[in-house]
Amino acid sequence: MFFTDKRNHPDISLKVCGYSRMLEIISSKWTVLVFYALENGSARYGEMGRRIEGISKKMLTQTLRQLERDGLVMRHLTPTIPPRVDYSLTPLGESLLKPMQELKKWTVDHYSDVEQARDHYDQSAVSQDFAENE
Amino acid sequence: MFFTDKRNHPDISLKVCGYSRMLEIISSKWTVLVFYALENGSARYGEMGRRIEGISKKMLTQTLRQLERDGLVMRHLTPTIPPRVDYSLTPLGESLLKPMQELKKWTVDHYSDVEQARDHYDQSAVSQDFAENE
DNA sequence: CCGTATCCGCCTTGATACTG
DNA sequence: CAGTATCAAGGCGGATACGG
Repeated sequence: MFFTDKRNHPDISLKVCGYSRMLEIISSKWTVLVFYALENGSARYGEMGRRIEGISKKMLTQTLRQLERDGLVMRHLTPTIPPRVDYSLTPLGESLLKPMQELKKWTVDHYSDVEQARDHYDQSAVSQDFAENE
Repeated sequence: MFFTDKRNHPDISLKVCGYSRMLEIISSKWTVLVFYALENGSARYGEMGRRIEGISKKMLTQTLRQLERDGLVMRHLTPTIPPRVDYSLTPLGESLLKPMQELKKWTVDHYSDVEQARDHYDQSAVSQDFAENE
């Protein structure tokens, strides 16, 4: 931690910053994939599990519960045997769609720039390492 | 993992989904706070450390390096003694500002809804627990 | 079919100390 | 001032097994 002196006035805080609150909601890698799976309509539990590469039941359930708790996703149970469960976005969840898609658009437009920057950065790093070992 | 049968066609993947790539860039809690600290202009290393509540030097450096590697932030070193280092957004970083702020706006507008949904969800949970223990 | 419970390894993070 | 090095602790996520 930084506490170089007592007259310390942090004005940027995890608890208040809008960006942080945003991440608090869509933070995890699985959250956005589940969100993505639901953006064109409702889907069943097993269906999502099969569509999302690499997800476990544990993580799928946990992610859905969190989204449900935050009011972004709703769960609809049909109590047949075996049971059938469908998930869909709530109106609140749908209202998040537009800003999320704007950000996705940025990624589509600029991801290659990011990759290029990474290549360049890593390139400089290895040439530096090389220079050190002479 | 889900692999209920072999004819399994996951079409949503961490590596390709735009949302995931987005998170890959702004994933961590510190990333967005550093980004926030820079959105109104450049800032010095120590200054950011003091402004961002709870961040350690290690995390600040690590976050800045990652943002630099991704081409969103640039580092300017003035080699005096002691040295002075300023960080600022690159044009690429600035282009991310608009979509990020849209999402922040959603959070400002709807965070209370999310909190309310959480309260309601937790409320139902405890009444269920109560019912079970009768 | 739709989950929960448990265990366990790894990776991230934070604390601390040191350096040019 | 602006970092780097090291180490320990804890949480997250994966694997696995079981239940309604």
